[in-house]
Amino acid sequence: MQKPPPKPTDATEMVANALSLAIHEHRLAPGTKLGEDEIGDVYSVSRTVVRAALQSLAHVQLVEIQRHKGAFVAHPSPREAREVFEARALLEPRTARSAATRATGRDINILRQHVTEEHAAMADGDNGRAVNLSGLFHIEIARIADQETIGRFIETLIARSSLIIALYWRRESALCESHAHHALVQAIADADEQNAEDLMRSHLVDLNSALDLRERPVQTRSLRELLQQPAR
Amino acid sequence: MQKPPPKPTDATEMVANALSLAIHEHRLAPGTKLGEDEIGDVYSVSRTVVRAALQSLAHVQLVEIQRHKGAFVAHPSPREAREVFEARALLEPRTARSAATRATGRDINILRQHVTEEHAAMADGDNGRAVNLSGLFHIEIARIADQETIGRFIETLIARSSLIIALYWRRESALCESHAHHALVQAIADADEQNAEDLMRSHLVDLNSALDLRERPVQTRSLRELLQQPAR
DNA sequence: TCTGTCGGAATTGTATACAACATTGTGTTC
DNA sequence: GAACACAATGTTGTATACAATTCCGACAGA
Repeated sequence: MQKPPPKPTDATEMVANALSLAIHEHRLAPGTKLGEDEIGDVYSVSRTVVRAALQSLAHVQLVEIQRHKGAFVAHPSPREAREVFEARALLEPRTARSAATRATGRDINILRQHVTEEHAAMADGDNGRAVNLSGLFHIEIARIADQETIGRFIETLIARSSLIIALYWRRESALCESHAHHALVQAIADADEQNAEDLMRSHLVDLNSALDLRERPVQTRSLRELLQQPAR
Repeated sequence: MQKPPPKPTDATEMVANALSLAIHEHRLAPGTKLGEDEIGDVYSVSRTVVRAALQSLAHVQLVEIQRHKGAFVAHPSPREAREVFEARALLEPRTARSAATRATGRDINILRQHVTEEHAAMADGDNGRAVNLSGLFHIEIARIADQETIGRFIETLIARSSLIIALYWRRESALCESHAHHALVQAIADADEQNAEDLMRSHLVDLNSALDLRERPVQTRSLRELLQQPAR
């Protein structure tokens, strides 16, 4: 293993990542109150750090901060959900095309690895993990496309998509993204730009049509029992 | 004037806005060190608030925070500059089209007002203000398009564009955005979607071609004398 | 003069203390 | 019994104190 730098890791970032993962894996449901003291206890850091982490997550709209009220896991409205997928439709097909142009053999391997893991998570019935991995797949494509700026946008869209799926997914609809992803990888591996772009576009359409965008009530839950992440 | 709520204004937000404005108006040059104590003194707030504001600006990449080093006004590389304009080219034409579809008479008035102010700023030779107003024009179009999500992306792109202009603008190139903006307003007022989209696209191309994207050295400057904003 | 090391000063990272505000429960009044 | 007022409690907003790290200049040696 290669870890030349010991670990200049940042407490704020660690907390933000832990919370982000918990949200992505649907262990923290939309609407959950995120008390500062509570989180500070769980991760053994001060409120200063927790606040910074929460603000960071608020910026990517994973949590919503209400002045004097606190932070809550974001609860995207149907309208926001629509907007997120419109934005993805605008950004991701082009990005997939770029990825098809630039992908190296190593990139392809990474993508295949992702698809395999997704498949495994699905087989395990671990839906949270599957959703998270699926998101990472899209982010990986943006990385391959070598578009830092657009890639960041896509990251925030993926994050919010995870919440949207938690809220609006039709349970009767089969969540078999791995097929679409597999086809995408093939197109990228073949450097078939047009195909990659088209596949991504239709993949997003499919995703969108598996949603049932009607209002959902905001339900608040407790928190502590949902964070078993072993406090760093 | 209508101000029913007294002013639930947030100290962090005020500092962030003040700094943001200073950067947009090119009173703070790229690379400038933003010391926490220093800013705290200027605006009479504690470092806690300043830190939150700086992190907020770091999220939109107006400032760059280096661990244990501090915050600096961002200094976009030529590569980042290219990416920013690529992203704008991807997002803004479509947004202009939507704006043409949805704009009301009131919206048109607001846009015309913007163009007039830009013109005035240019006439005064106040370039900083002109750049800032020009950015606000683009943001206003996103607002009219009623695309909150994409609008936010555009906001961050505009912000970075301001830095890019500060760094890479060819001084010999005439900065007459108000003409392009005027034509755009007309297309939007006419609800001519295709024209609005095309005009926006070519406007961005023009902007881009007025840049000289070669490396610039990072020059650090002092700070205090550049912030005459009367400390709230 | 150049180089490298050491120590003090300055700055940032984190924790804690206090102030401001919101919420909730209780008691009083009608 | 319902509605309001108000106090008690808890949570967030801000300031300050302390720890950790970096920066910068002095100084010694080559």
